[in-house]
Amino acid sequence: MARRPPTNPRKKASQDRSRATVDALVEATARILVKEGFDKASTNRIAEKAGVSVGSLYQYFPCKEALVAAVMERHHRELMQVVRRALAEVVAQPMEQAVRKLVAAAMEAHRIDPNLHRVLAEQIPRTGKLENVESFNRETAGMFRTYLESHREECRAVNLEMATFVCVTSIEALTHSAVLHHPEMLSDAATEALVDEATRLVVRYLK
Amino acid sequence: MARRPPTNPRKKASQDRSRATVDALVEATARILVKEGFDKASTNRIAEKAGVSVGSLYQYFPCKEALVAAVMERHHRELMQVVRRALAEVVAQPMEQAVRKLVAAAMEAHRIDPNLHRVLAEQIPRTGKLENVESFNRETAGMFRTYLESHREECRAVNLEMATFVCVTSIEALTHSAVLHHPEMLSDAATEALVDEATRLVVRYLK
Amino acid sequence: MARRPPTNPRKKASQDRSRATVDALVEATARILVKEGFDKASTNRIAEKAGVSVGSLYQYFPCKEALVAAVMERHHRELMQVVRRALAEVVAQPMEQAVRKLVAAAMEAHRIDPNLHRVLAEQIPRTGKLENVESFNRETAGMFRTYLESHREECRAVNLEMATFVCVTSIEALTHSAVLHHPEMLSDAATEALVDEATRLVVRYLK
Amino acid sequence: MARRPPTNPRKKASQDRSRATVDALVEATARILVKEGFDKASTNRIAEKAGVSVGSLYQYFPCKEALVAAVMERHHRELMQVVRRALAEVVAQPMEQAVRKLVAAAMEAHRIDPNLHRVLAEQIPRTGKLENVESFNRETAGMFRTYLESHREECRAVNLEMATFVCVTSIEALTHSAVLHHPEMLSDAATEALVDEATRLVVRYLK
DNA sequence: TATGAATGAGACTTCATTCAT
DNA sequence: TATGAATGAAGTCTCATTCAT
Repeated sequence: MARRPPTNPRKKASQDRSRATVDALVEATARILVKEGFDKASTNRIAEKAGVSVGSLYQYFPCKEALVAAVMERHHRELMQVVRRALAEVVAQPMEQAVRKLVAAAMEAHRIDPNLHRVLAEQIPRTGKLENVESFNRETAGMFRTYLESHREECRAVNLEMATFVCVTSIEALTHSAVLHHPEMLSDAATEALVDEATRLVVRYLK
Repeated sequence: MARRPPTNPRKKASQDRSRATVDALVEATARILVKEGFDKASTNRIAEKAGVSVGSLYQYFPCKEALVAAVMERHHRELMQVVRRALAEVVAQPMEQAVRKLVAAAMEAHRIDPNLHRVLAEQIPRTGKLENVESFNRETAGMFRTYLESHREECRAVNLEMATFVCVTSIEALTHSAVLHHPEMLSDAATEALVDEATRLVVRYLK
Repeated sequence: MARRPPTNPRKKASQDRSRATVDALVEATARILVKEGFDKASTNRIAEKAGVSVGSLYQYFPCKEALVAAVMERHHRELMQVVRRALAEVVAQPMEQAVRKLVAAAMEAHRIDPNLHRVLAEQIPRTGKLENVESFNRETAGMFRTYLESHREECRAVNLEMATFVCVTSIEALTHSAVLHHPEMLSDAATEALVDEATRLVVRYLK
Repeated sequence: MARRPPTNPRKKASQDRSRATVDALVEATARILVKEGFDKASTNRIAEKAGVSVGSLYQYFPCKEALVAAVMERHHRELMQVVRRALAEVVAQPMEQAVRKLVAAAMEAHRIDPNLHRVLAEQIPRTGKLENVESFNRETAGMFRTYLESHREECRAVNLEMATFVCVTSIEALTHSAVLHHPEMLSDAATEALVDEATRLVVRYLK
């Protein structure tokens, strides 16, 4: 946005290096969280795994929490990509088709990195800035509500806020629980069945 | 059974004392978890808040986790009482009435001690004791499934396992989320509306 | 020594009981020391194993150290019995025969309770009153010296103090090390060979 | 080998610092063991005395035992230097001369740091690290045995294993006991007398 | 800017000893 | 006199963070 000298190799190199360091740290954090859990994810360990010194870690992240937050952010960005793409795709589709697509997208999102998802959901102390599960849910809810608004004619008269809450919460819970706690639901057939059921749940509720 | 020798003062006194100490510790743990979170719940702090010495804490609990586990157990016992009572009451009732009652019971259960529930739900898996949550869910699911089995004629043909999963997961998620993340849904009117919606969601799904 | 009422059943009973309790505590301490080592021998554990309460333990022993001291004393009393008996037996015997007997007695003494002996020798922090290995050695040395004095004609001219030191120290070290660190020397044949060698060592030194 | 790049300041500086820290810790441990005994040698106290933080202590030593083990190793290295040098010197000498030298070396070794030696001998087995003592003894015994083998013609026919055990155990016990328990034997004259006696003991035994 | 040694508060846990009953 | 619940100082070890090089 601001004008940057198109080439400033030194600076660029150093920016690239910074970027690479940051990425390595975030990735190392994610991998340690998954493989060993939050309690084993010490800053020294993270730095070591990322191949940098603790000192460097603190050059890029003010505290441990910031690292974990970065991991969550990255993960949520990936989730949201899937969800947003799905919502964009279905915006003009009739309800049944749309809901089915959205449920499938929710499954897909949860399967991006289920183990990381589980750790983030289960092990991270939700203090301070780590509350952005909320924001993720809020954004999803907002988009879903927009869909409902523009398809109001397919629904019974209904409190939109409430309907959004019911649908989004249910879809999230079903797909989350299926992916994280019911490995038997991850076969193609079982997944398809689950999508059928969740779709039926939501569609019949809305109609 | 009724008449016990009215004085066994030594043993009795000491039993009472022990019991009081244990209760104080569990209660202190719960209160600290709620007010300050898992990370602040150190054994010294718990003992202090309970008004006993750390030594006493370790006389009754082998480690910190055992204390948290005791809190969970107590909380789950209370939840289960509500849930069990509701299911017993509902066993012979038609589906709509039954589901409404069960949803209401789920709300009631979550309102027993919402803040404790939140901490236990969000921060406790870190102790690896989430089996308790699991077992709680399994028991609830089992009972719900039993209800469905005996009311099969009110349902469409359906995979019982799947139907149970969908209903229990949805009800739990909706009531949990409402109580913990949507204070605006805790007014009587809003709660009633939510119960209506959740009931509709489940009943229409099942029929 | 002092005149005691020949029968005072109450007192007697209680004295017997006291005695039994003390014995039980000392025995429990010894057994725990052997089976689990000094660090595991907590006063609560000892009391429990002895079948009394900690409170009672402290009625008979002012501190943990006193208990361990009692164990050592008892063990040393047993050792000394063997050593004293042997010395009494050899007092009039010629040197070779006498030394052989004394070495054998030293072996016998170390075999009374080798594991306890090992713990007492290796694991007990030698602070304060627990230094009575020394006194044990001093007493043994005194008696051996007496023997040498009365058999001076069988020896070369020699500093008696020094000769006693050399002989007693060597015999103790050889038998101690054999019993505790060289299990292969505990067969009858090996023991006999060791006794032969130790006897030769001492006798040729003295002559 | 000789010429190293004279400046590798970063690494070198930090290596020196590390090394200094480690040395300070080992030295502090030794000094506390000597002056206050094993039980007072807490990690905090050691760190304090070494002028570093506990954290640093645990950067270099994984647990308290490792510190004590390092002290033992250092002490044993010093002992072994003396013993090895003496044995090397003596390898071609006739028995009487050789044994005298070895006894004197044993005295010298025990006098390096007698108080430390006492603590290590008396209190350390508690750490289960007495293998070090064992290995020290084994090495000494092995070397002595080698000497005996190559001087077999000066000995009576004898079981070499047994003879080694008898000689090494006796010399060790006599010098150990003299240095640690008999301060009156530390004058030059008394020491000389003791060496005479120990030499006589061993030589007459072997011949 | 990078390094990694150093820091030190604070967590968990044990156990000799006391004292109300 | 016996009991055993309670005490709390003290010990071991961890880890987020800092700072000299």
